[in-house]
Amino acid sequence: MEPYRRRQVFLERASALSTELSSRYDPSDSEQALYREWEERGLFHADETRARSPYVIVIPPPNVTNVLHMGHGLNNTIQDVLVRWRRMQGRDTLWLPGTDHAGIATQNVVERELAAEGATRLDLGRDAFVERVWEWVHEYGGQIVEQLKVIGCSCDWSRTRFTLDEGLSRAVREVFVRLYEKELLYRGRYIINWCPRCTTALSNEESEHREHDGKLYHIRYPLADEPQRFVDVATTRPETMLGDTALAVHPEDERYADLVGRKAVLPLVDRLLPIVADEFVDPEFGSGIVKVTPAHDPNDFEIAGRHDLEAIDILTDDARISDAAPEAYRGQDRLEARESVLADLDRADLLVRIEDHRHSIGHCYRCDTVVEPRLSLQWFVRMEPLARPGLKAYRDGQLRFYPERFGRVYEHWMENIRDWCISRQLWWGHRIPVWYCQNEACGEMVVARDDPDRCPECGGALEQDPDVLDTWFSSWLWPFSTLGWPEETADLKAFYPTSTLCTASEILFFWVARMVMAGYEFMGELPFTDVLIHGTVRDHIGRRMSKSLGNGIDPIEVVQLFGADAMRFTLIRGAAVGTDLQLNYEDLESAFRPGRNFANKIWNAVRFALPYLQDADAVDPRERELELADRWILSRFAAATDQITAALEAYRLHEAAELTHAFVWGDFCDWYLELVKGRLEGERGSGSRDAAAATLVYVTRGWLTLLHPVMPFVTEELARRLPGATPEASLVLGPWPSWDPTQRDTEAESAMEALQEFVATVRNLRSEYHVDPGTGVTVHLQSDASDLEHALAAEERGVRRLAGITSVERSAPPVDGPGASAVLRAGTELFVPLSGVIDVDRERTRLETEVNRLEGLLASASARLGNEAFLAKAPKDVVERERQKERSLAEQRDRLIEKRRALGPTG
RNA sequence: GGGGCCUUAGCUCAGCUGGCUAGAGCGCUACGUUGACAUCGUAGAGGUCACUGGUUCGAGUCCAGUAGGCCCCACCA
Repeated sequence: MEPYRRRQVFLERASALSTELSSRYDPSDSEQALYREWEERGLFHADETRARSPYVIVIPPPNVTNVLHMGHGLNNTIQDVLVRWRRMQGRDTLWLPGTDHAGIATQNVVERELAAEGATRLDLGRDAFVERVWEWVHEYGGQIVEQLKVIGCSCDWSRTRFTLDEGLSRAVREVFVRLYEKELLYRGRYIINWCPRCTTALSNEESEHREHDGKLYHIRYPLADEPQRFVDVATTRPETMLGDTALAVHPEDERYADLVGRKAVLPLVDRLLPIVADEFVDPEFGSGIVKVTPAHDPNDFEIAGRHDLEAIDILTDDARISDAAPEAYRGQDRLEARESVLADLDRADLLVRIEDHRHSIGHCYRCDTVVEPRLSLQWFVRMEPLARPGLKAYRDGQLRFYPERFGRVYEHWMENIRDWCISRQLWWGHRIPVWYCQNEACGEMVVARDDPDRCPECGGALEQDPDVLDTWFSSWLWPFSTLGWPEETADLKAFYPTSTLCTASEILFFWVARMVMAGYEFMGELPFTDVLIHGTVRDHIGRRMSKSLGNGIDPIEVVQLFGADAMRFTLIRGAAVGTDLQLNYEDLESAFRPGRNFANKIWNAVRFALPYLQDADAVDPRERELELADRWILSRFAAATDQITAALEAYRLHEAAELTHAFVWGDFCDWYLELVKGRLEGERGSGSRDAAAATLVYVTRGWLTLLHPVMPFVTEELARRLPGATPEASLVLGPWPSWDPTQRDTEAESAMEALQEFVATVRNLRSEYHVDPGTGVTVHLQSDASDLEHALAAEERGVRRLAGITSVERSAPPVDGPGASAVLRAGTELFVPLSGVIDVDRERTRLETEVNRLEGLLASASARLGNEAFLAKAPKDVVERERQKERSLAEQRDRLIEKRRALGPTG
């Protein structure tokens, strides 16, 4: 029969069988309803009045402008797994959600909207613009919150926060004032990173450096007192020469010793430039002479400070040449100006040469525009004192990173911390709480918690600083501002400090390190003890997922296609601690199919078992007379519980997912369910059936629980149908199974191992017979599984694998043949189907290859056993294992040689 | 210029304290209408664990170096 036809026949048969539950699990049937129910019942709500052993996570607040992408999907699934697991363990768990106002990003979105209408924010004016942004936020913002629910996140939504909320705004202002009072805040004129597109200052962290193939231009400047002599300088940004105010050489550079103290003439501008000596200059680089542009280069600014040089800002806010430059260039864009300057220099024969030069250039992290280092009056936070306790906490081991290596990255950054530029020339954000007296004679500056009416000094009118604060200036307070600080709330008392902070490595500096600093400064305590850093979601060729590349995968689409559980399982299993996760956006199937198939597998496993079970089976299986298979699965379950719990403790979530999958599919479905099928058919009241049923209920409920943090929906859906389930019970509330070492049953485990080997051997009998399709062999068993271990002990090796088999004969399949359960019954027959005609030539080759392989392994095992040092130093059990290995290898080899001989010579 | 990471099956990756006849998922081959599941089952092919040295009774695992890839930080014009 052709494959497609065969499949059709199968499906027809399948649909003819009417069953209560569909044989395909359809996540869309239940996910949303379950979520709504959990939420309505308040299962995610944290009670601040009884938080005795709290487990707390604050969400890394996504930008209000965001829609969910796979990065969020991964980040939040990880948090949800941790939170659900701890909640099931009985910890008083809070996962606090919220969003970030995201100054630049949000302002940009609304500005783009305005641009489409042909307007700018300047047309609207400040108040109307801010009003407009709020409207946008109310209408479109926070979509992401709803999307988090779709993927199953068990946040306490009653505590949702927004960084521009009244409470959080109060926290921001309190912090600003406190820092100012402690002189950890200052206003000053320094070189900052300026984004000419966003027309605002950026912090160092917001300027992303990338390598560029640029040019290095060598220009010559004539000396003032010796116009026929020139000095060569090199620059990558020739237009900045318009702002040069000096030249510098190294103090010990003998070549130029005679130049120091003299003056050069700045071409195109005709300004006189003093030539100074400064340690900063590297005599090895270029000509060894540097042009000094204090307003547009941080080093030059430093030099200027040391030599009392003027700083001339030759740019406007949008990076055009300002009025400080000669008229010819004014109004030109910086790149346009670069061309004109070069052309003019060339015309004057002052452009010596141009060479290729690779160097890195800063880009705005929001709009990717090349940032301009620029002298500007801004507010800064003095970071060094704030960093000290955070550094100590890490070194003392109170603050732990998973994986550990990120601790070193954190340490390095904290050690070399630089002051933080916090003012932004934007309208959307927390307005800086500083007022300047408009009375020039007074000039008072007021920094206040509450808006002042008039100048406390002179009673004059006040004007508030027009700038807003860096978005991260509210984010760094997140772990306590969300709990009500600066009020001493019950929440703050109950839930601070938090437990685990879970994020991608990108915002280690932006956010994580600064939260530690704020935690110590304002709460006197660490904001969290564990930092879990996960990888980035990339596409199949390693690129970061992004809208602009078009390689993004929409998690909501994935949920619709495969279900939230499938997505969560795939993400968790794919993301080993600290490694990136690759997903193929062109073939969603291959990425998410395993997760969906797993959900379907467990759905069908439980669907199969349910009709055999009744409420009376919801008893502790140890009250029943357990058979080998029952003891075995209970023991395996105990082992799985132990391993999975340990993996979660160590934040090895991928391992926990993998272990659960292996237990459910490999142990439970493949073996236990198969072994128990026959027994379930038995009469209620029969010891064997009751033991099987009780074990089945217990173990199924158990692994549904273990799987619930990763796949909350199917597991809950199924757990509710198990005997003994009550309407108010929910896996959400646990309890998490506890690991009981007495449940390990090594006797049962080793007997089952033997049984599994035995079954494999029986199956292998197939290769010893050449039969027609549709026939097979029938194996007559003399012992059942519980006898097997005795049989094995009695038999010497050699016959071991066939222990329990009295005879094997060729036969047609029985009309109504027993399943694999027959293996366990003494005196029954097991029909082993054979899979068609065996290709004898192929079989010969296979056997020969196999024998060769075994010879090789045997040689190395023997060599080891012949090694005196090995015998002397290796642990006893290792040596013993090695001996066994040698024996069984020899045994296998001999058997295969025998088989090979039986097949006759090649031909 | 500093710091960190990676290189294991055709693909994506596990492999924690050295004991491994190196695993998983996908893909591939063969067979299968077995009353849970074809979103499945059974069997199988496929790997000098990048390379070179070292430590060790024993190295995918530890150390050093080489080659290739990635990331972060940094003011060399």
